[in-house]
Amino acid sequence: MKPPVAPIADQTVKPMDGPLAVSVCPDMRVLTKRADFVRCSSGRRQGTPGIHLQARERGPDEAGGIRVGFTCSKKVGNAVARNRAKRRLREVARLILSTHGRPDWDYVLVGRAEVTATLPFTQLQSDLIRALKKVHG
RNA sequence: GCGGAUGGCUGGAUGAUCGCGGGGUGGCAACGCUUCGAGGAAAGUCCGGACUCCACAAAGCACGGUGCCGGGUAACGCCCGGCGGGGGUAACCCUAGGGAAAGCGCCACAGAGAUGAAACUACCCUCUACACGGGGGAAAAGGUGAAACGGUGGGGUAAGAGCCCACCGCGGACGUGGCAACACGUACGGCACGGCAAGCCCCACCGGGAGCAAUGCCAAAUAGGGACCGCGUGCUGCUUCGGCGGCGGGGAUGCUUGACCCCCAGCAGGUCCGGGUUGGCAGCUAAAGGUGCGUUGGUAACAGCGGGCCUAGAUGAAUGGUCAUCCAUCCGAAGGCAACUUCGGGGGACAGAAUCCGGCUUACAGGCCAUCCGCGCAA
RNA sequence: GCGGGUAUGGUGAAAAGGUAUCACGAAAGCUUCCCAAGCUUCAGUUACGGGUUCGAUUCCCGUUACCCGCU
Repeated sequence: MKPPVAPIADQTVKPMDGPLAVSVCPDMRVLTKRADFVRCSSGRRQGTPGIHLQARERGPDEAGGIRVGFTCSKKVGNAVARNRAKRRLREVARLILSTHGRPDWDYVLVGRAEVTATLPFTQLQSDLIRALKKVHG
């Protein structure tokens, strides 16, 4: 993470915090601040069998691009189950969000106990697409 | 072959494709190339250290821990060897295992009686009124209990009793072996020694406190505050007027004494509250390193030497997603006496580094190896 | 991550080695024409597994769950 001192021509858009989530999609960033997660949790929500999605559209004064965060609480299971669920969520986000996500939105993907780590991967993908449609529309 | 005991190893493999974190390197940059990337328990955080900061002359007290003996180790509550006790036909396993004649305390209920001794039933003797009463003897039998004042057998006696004897047990003494725990032996004592110290305690030994969210640096931002505590403001000598010395006072992260040291008027210090930040870098991964090989010493743990191989460093936290084939394994169907073969389906133990290391404990599908014991069969 | 603590009926608490107690609540019954009040009854593997002890909620060890502090 670089300190925010790099010279940027357009000063109206502040540089974003957070590393690049996916190299092929340079506009996607990972949420790291607890405050961002809390704000998303009070935004639009959509539950599916495999994924629980929270999302919100940011204001114009905030940074651009797609931002995404991942949450797996202790309810999901032990450390192995949590890590596994988080990895699958990250993979789903990488494949789906670059085409179906909208810029200037924050997304938080929440893992669910048992199912997120065990469901077929194709179903996770379709779940996320359906949840995104509901949240956007 | 069956049933066990002990020690150790392993913990799916290969490939395709899309990705992730660290290091190196090229490039102004975008990015490219290259290399490395979870465990035996990474877990629980139960011990011991390293390291960092704070405190620290030392002693005593308190508190906590350890607890047969000897050794290993940086250290340990760990490991090795030995001893005592218990279990098993055996291999082997289990064992917080110092002190109960230093003291205090507890032992409910039941029972006559719970460590001071005592006597309910029953026993024996005796008195009389010859009894269901009185007096005495005795502590073997009954009963109670977790535990009943040595046990078994014989002698002895009115009945009995370590009253006497033998054996066992106990005790201190002596001798022998052993570094020691302890073992063996000898004669003696003659019951005087109940249990609990994971009750207080005694004895021996060990331990300063906090922890990588420690700690240090940089940047940014707000405030430049409030409350409380502490308060010694002293006497005196020398003086080059800067200070120095003596007495006295204050200051110690469990408490007390307290050497040395610091301070004694500077409005600084300490504590709490309030306010701001929740960034970056270092610490941060090669060390009492691990492992297997040879060799030397040692019964062993382990230690020394030589050379080989391996060793991740994230921070909303990388080490993965998807697919295919094989492998281990399970279920169903068909064929077959069976071994097994074919087809279809399920399905991969426990579990994820977070400062590091040595242990312990707990979890763990299945597979493999070595040594040993018992039984059966064969030779 | 590092450090510390707790666990007892449904809830909140006692018990200091010797039969698990109290309050509130729930349910059932008695009482009453009905309700309230009152009385009676009911329900515990003392979180789980071992050990010490004659005997453990209590003492010791391990496991699990929950809670708290530290940037």
